[in-house]
Amino acid sequence: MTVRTRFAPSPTGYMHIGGMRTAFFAWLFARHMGGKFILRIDDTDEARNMAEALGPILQAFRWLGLDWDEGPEVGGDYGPYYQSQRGDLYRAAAEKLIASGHAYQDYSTPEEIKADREVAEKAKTPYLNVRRSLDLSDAQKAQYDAEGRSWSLRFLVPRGQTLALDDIIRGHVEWDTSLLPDPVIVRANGGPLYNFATVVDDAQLKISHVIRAEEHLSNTPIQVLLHQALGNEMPQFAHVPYVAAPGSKEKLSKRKLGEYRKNPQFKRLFERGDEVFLKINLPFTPERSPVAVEYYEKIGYLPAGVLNGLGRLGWSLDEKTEIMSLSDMVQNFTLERVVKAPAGFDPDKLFSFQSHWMKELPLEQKVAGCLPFLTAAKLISEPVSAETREYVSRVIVGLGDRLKLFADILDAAFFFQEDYPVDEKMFQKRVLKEGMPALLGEFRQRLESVEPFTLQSLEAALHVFAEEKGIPQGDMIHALRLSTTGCPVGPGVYDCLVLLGRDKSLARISKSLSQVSERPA
RNA sequence: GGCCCCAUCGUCUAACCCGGUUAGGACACAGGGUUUUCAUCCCUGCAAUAGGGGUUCAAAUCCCCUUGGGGUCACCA
Repeated sequence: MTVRTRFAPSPTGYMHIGGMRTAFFAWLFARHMGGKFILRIDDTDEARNMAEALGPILQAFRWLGLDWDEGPEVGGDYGPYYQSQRGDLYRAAAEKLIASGHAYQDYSTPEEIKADREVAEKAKTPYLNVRRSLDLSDAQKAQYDAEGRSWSLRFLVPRGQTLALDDIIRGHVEWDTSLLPDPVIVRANGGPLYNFATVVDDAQLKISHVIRAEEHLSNTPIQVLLHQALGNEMPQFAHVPYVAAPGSKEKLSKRKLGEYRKNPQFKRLFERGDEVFLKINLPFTPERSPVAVEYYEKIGYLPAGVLNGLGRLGWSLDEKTEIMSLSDMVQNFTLERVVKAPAGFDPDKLFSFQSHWMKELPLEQKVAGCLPFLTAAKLISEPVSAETREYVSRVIVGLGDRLKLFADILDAAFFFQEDYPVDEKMFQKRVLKEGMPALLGEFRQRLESVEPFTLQSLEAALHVFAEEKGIPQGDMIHALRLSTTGCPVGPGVYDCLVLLGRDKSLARISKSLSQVSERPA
C-alpha cells in the first residue's frame, strides 16, 4: 500500500503553530514511509481573497522546507486540490447516497428542529432527528418543492450499532450509533459540509492515513459510516492531540493573545518580537503573533530550530534524544510514539533548540540570514556591497554564540552606525568614575600608536598600561567597552576595537571623554 | 448536561502495551567553575507517578471508582 497523507487547511490568512505541528507529523509520517504528502485546501467558505488567505500558509510550509507532492502550485493526478472546485465529486456522491437510501431530503424548518432539540433537552435524552421527512410521499415532496420550501440532505445514520475504531494514536475507541443525530451533508444551497466533503475527498485522493487534530475524533464515527455507505476503502486514522498554551491544558488560540502576553513563559517571546518589529518597522498583528508560524520567521528563528521544537512537542524518539535534524526525524518518526495527552507549547525549550541550531549554522548562512534584518532596520544600505557583507561577516564571527536569532544582530547596532544607544547607567559607573576619564584619555593616546591594531597587541597594550598604573585590568576593559560601544555586554572588547578600527575607536573615546566636562562625575 | 478523550518533576518527555529501575533525559530555575563583560562550555543541586480501592510476593505499569483537565455536540472547518 502506498502511504498518502494530507493536510487540509482552510485559508485563514495565517498558519497556526499547532496546526503546523499536526501537518508536520503527517508530513513526517509520509516521508518516513516513502509516501506522498498532499495539501488540499478546504475553502468551502469562498468569500475571502484566496491569494491573501492562503499565501501565509503556503509560505510557512516553504519556509520550514516541508514540501508537498500534490496540491496548490504543484498540481497532481487527483486535482483540483481546492474543495470549492470539486463540486461535481460531491454531487455525484450525494446522488449515490440518495439512490442507495443512505441519505434523505429533510424539509424540516429551523423552527421545527429547534423545537425538537428543546423537547430532547427537557426529557434529558440525547437529541436525535425526528426524521419526519422520511415518511413524506413523493407527492408531498413535490408539493413542498412547488411551495418553494427548501431541503437539506441528511445522512441516515444506522441506529443500534456499535462503531469501533482502532486509532493509531488513541487506540481502540467505540461509539453507539444510536446517539448520533443524522448530520446534514449538503446544505439547502447545495454546498457540501465538512464531514461529507472530507470523506469524499479523502477517498478520491486515496488518502491512506488520516492524520489530524484530535478535535476531529468525535466527527470520526460519522465519517466512518459515510465511507462505508459510499463503499470506500477505509483509511487509517490517527488523531494527534492539540497543542496547549504554555503551562496550561487549553488549546492554543489566536483569540487569547491578551492573556498570553501575561503568561510568564510567553512574555519574553512577545517582548522580543515587539523589540524586533519596532526596529524593522513591521506592525504586530494577531496573524503575526507567537501563535503563528510567521512570527518565528520574522524574528529570525531557523527552520531547524522550529522543526526540532515542533517535533519534540508530543513525540519522542527515545529516553534521551532531544536534538534532531529534519532527516533524523524523517528517519525515526512513528505515529505509535506520539503522546496521547495534549502538550503545552514551551517557548523556552523552543529557544534552546534554536540556540543549538544557530550554533551549528555555517557562517555564510548566518550572514545571509542577518542581512535582511540589517537592511530592514536601515543599519546598512541596499544593495549590500561586498565590503559591507565582509564586515557583517566579521561582526557575526565576533558575536559568536551570542547570536541566537538572526534579529540579535540588531542589538549590535554600534558596529554599524554612530548613533547607537548608550547604557547611561553603566556609562556613569564605568567611565565617569573617579580618575577614569584621565586614564582613558591617556590610554587613548597609546591606542594611536599600537601596531598592529590587532587583538593580541591591544590586549598586550592594555595589560602593560594597567600594570604601570597599578589598576585592575577589568576597570580599563569596562571603561573602554562603554566608551566605544555604549553597551556593557557583547563580544570581547578587543574584538570590538578591531572591528571598529582604530579611527572609529579613537573618535568614540574622544566623544565619550568630551561628555566628562558636560557631566562631571 | 450527553458522548468521547486524557492524567509521571514548573514544562516537554522516558519507563506503561509485555508488573520487579535509587522513576531516566532535556528545558527552566538555583549554586559553583571557565571566560576580568555578556554569551558559550563544564560540574552540582532542586523537582513527579492526581486520590482511593482492588489483583499480585511485587503496581507509574493491569482492573474499578473518584477527582481534575480537555474535546465535541452547527445548513463552521
